[in-house]
Amino acid sequence: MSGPLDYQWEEERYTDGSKWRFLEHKGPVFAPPYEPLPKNVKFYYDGKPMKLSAPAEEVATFFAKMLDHEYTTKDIFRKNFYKDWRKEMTSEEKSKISDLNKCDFTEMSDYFKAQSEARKQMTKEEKQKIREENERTLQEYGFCVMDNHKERIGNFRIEPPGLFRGRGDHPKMGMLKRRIRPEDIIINCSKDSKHPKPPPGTKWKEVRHDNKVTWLVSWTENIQGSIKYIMLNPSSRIKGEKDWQKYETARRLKKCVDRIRTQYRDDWKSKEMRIRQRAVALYFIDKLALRAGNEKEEGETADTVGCCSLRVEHIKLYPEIDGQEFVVEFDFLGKDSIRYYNKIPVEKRVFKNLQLFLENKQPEDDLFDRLNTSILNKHLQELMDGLTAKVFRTYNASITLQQQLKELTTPEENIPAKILSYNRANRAVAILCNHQRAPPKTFEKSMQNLQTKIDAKKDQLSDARRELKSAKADAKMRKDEKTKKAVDTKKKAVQRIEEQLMKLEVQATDREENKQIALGTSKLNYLDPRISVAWCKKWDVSIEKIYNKTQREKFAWAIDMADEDFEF
DNA sequence: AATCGTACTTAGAAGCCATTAA
DNA sequence: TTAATGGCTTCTAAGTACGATT
Repeated sequence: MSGPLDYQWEEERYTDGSKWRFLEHKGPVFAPPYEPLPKNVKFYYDGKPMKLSAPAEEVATFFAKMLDHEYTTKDIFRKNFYKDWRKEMTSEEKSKISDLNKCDFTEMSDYFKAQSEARKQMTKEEKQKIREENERTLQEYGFCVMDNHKERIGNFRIEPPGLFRGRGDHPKMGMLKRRIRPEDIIINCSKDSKHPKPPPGTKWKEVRHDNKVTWLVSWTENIQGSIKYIMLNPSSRIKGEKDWQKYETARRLKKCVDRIRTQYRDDWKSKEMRIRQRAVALYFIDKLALRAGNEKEEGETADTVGCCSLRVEHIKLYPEIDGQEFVVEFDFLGKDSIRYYNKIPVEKRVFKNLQLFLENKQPEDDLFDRLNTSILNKHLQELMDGLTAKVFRTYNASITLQQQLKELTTPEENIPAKILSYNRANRAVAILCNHQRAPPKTFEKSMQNLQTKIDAKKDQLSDARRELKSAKADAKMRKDEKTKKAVDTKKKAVQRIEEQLMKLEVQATDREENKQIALGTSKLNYLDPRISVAWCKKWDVSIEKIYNKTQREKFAWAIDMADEDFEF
């Protein structure tokens, strides 16, 4: 068996669609069983203490643990929780408890806070013991053997029970996410492997041997009824090759994107409405890096959209505004209920088409009523083998990084400035892809702290300069070796402090510009890592400055193969 | 052509932990 | 030594895509 460095990176390993020949693993790690509360920690109903049955108590603790969170103040959350909680109650509890507002979970909540405080206060030895235990679990369950390699598993722990927290305005927030038992679990491994054993006295739902898929374990979750999987870590061969393939597809798009653009511009003039809609949608996907926008079941999830599912209410048309013609204003919630807001001028033909699409429609009607993702992707497939809507996002993200790096990097800047340039290029992509984050709660304070540091450094610098000056004067007078040396030392000190100051200032700029932007998602999922590897080699920046350990493991394939001439 | 089921990628937030400042 | 900070890891929700079925 060999380590990750001896992968033979190949794009197409098997030609029959199978993903592996041999797969052996230990199965999942289950959530620890529920530990009842100590007797002195009470739940109160209508001001009176009330002992709950274990199942009702467990669900109550889920709520208690979230008491400080805004979620628990939301009506839908409370309603969903209460409904599911009642299902766990005994009939006696059901008749006693009739109003969530009369339930007092604060003692439970305080207990958990005290516990987490106690965990922080543990001695070094106790913490070490826990760490070792975790390490043992990782060694036993965290790896599998796929074909000839020992591979790290991504998520080998089963999700513990709790209250469902959706993103945004989710109609199911607060529902009980039930505990997963061995009887819910499907195991996937090869026939000739040592099969994982279910915990004593239990059985798996099923053991199968399907080598057309990459997952090791699956179960069906009870909120949406969707399937959850245990799969390999991004560092694994199977994920790495897939990732590589993704970027190769995007590079193929690069070769034919001009042709495709010409074609969709032409299609804006089509006689057929469906073709015009397809062409305008594709233009948005290409120009604005919008997601495809699959249909979603209404009422089952938060109301979010992508390109194909945009509704009339999500855009506004301005024939003229702020001195610009044909402006479209987008305002909608995308994936994870992140707001997409953009006001951009478009070509006249696009504008006229949009006006046409809006005719006789209500705000809640689909903008592209003759289009969906499957129609669009079928069309794209005809334009290029393997082309789908999301390839445009990958392509535009990667090509933007490459262009920005070329534009922003200058030979004379030092390493911190180079890193700033890199981050700025990365940021351009994050903005394109609308990767946002909530500004960190401590943002203002941490900026202030940094500014304090900068001010202190500036004082230090002027002191050092003054000292240098007097040392020079001294040397001029005395002209001996000792004072000359002193000048040299002072000079170096000034230089060092200047460098430190510069570094701090760069850091401040970087952080300020990054306030609401998340760089991680594009770095991890959209930017061909070979562009970054090549940039590092070209400018003699060590790869550790750009990628941390986990990222280097994920991008091992790219670090292996890209040289400084790599072009996306 | 609509619907469903499945498998996989992409996503931001929370939690954890090492480092640094006080 | 302790507390604050920030980076990294973990978690799991929420997307995309596609083949099968009706």
